[in-house]
Amino acid sequence: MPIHDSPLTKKLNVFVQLSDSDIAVLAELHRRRRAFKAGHDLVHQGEANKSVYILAKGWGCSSKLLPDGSRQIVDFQVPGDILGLRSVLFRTADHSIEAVTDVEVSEVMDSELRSAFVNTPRLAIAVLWGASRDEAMVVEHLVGLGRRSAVERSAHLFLELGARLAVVGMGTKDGYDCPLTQYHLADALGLTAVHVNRVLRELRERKLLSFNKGYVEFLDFDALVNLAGFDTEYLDQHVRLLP
Amino acid sequence: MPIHDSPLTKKLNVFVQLSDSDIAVLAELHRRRRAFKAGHDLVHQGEANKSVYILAKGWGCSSKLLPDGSRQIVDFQVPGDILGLRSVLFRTADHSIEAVTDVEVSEVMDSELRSAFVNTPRLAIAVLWGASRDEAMVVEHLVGLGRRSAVERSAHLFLELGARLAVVGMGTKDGYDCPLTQYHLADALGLTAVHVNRVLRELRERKLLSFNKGYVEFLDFDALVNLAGFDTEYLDQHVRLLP
DNA sequence: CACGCATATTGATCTAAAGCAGTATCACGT
DNA sequence: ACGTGATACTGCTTTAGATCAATATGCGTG
Repeated sequence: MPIHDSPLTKKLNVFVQLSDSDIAVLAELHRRRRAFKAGHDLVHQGEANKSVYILAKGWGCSSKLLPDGSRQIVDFQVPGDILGLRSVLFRTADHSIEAVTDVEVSEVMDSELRSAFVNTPRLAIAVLWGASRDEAMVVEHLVGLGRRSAVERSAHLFLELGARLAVVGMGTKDGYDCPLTQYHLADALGLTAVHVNRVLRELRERKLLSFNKGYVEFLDFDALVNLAGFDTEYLDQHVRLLP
Repeated sequence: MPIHDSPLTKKLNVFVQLSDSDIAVLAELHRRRRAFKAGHDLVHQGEANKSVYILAKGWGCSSKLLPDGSRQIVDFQVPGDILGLRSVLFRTADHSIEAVTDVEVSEVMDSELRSAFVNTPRLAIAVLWGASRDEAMVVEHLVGLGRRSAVERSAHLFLELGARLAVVGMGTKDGYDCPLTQYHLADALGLTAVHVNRVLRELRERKLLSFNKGYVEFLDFDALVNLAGFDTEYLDQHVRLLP
C-alpha cells in the first residue's frame, strides 16, 4: 500500500495538510510491521511500553478488568489510530489493549517517534490532535454511560465509529463493516449482551439502524443523530498551533 | 502563603523532588491571582483559552450539559489542580469548568507556561504527570459508571477525592471537608439526587462512611476500599522520564 | 458427519434506580 | 418575625435493564 493511502495518513490529512517531507517521515515510521491474532493483547496493563503501534488493519479495544470478572471497554481502535501513545509519553499503561480481530500494525519505537516529532513539528501537531480527539471521545463515552439511555448510548457508539471510519475511507452514511460481537458492545456500553440484543432489535424495528453479519447499516442517519444527541462537530475541532 | 506550602507544590513534590529553581519558577507562575464566585464558569465550553488556572483555594467541577437539560460532571478539581491545561495545549475547551465554591486561582498565560516548561524540564514532567493522572481518573470514573453499582461508585468517588486531598494536606484517613451537595454527587455519579441520599444513608447505616454538614468521615476505611475496589496505586504511578 | 464452542435470539422474572410527591431544615434577605 | 430558595430526607410507584433459562445458528475441527 502506498503511504499516502495508509489510514493514518488519510486521518491526519483531514486535519493538517501534510507536506511531502511529513509524508516521507510517516513512511519511515511504517517500516516495522507486526501482526497480532484476534484476542491477543498488544499492550498489557501495568507494563511500561517502549513502543507505540499504528493500527493498519483490523480493530482493537482498550479495556479495564474489574475484580468481579466483568470488564469495561473504554474505547475501540480502528485503522489509523495510534495505540499506546499515552503510555510512552507518560507512564506505564493503566489498561490493556486487545486485538478484536486479527490485526496488522506498524511498530514505532519511542525514540523514533520523538525524533520524528522534532524534525516535523506539523506531524507532531497532527498526532497530538489525534490524541486529543481520542480523549474527547472518552469523555463523551463517560457522559453517555452516566446520562444516556441504552438505546441512545448504542446509537451514539455506532455513529461515532462510523464517523471515525469515514475519516479513513472505511465507512459512509450508508454504513460500515463492523467486526464487533454483541459482547463487545455490551462491555463498551455498560450493558449485558442480552440487553444489547434487545436494543439492536429496537433500532431495527424503528428503522434507524441494522447490525447484521458484521455490517452496520444506517437506515435513517438523521433520525439516529437526533436520537443520540450526536455532535458531529466534536470529532473535528481544530488544534491550536504550537508557536 | 509561602510558595513551598502551596497545594500545587505539595502535589508535585510527592512525585518529583523539585529543586530550588523549580520552586522559584513555580512561584513566578503564582503571581497573577484571581477569584471566582461559586457557580460561575472559569472556562466556557467551546471557547479557546489563552490561560490556565492553578486552583489555590476552593473546589471546581468540569461538566457537560445534555440537550435534555441534565448534566454529567466529568471530574472535580481540588486545590493544587491545574484547570484548562488541555484546552491550552490542544484545542478549544470541550466542556465547561465551574466554581463549586468561591474559588481562588493563579492565572498563567500559555506563553508563561511554555517558557517555564522549557527552562525547567523537571517541572514540565511533574505537570504532565498530573495531567496524566487526571486522565487516568476520568477512565476510572468511566469504568465506575459502566460497571459499578451506585454504592460502590459513590464509595469510590469519596475515596478518590480523599486521596487527592491527602496529597495536598487537606485530608486524612479519618476524613475531609467536602463542599459538594447531593446534587453535585448525583451529576457526577449518574444518579438522581434522591438516590444519592439513599446511598449515603446506606453507607452510614453500614458504618462505612458518613457525609454530614460538609464533612466526609471514613468510619471504616479498609472496608470501604474493599467495597469500592479502590486501587490505591493508580493515583501515584511513576512517569517515564523524558530523555 | 458429529461434536463442541461462540454467537445470536427470545421469553419470564426480578431488582436497582428513577420518578413523583411531599415534608423538614436551614441560611438568606426584607 | 416572615417568606423564599436551596438543600436534605422519606415513602410509594414505576420502569429500564439485569438475571435466569432456553433455543437457534453457524463454524471450525477431530
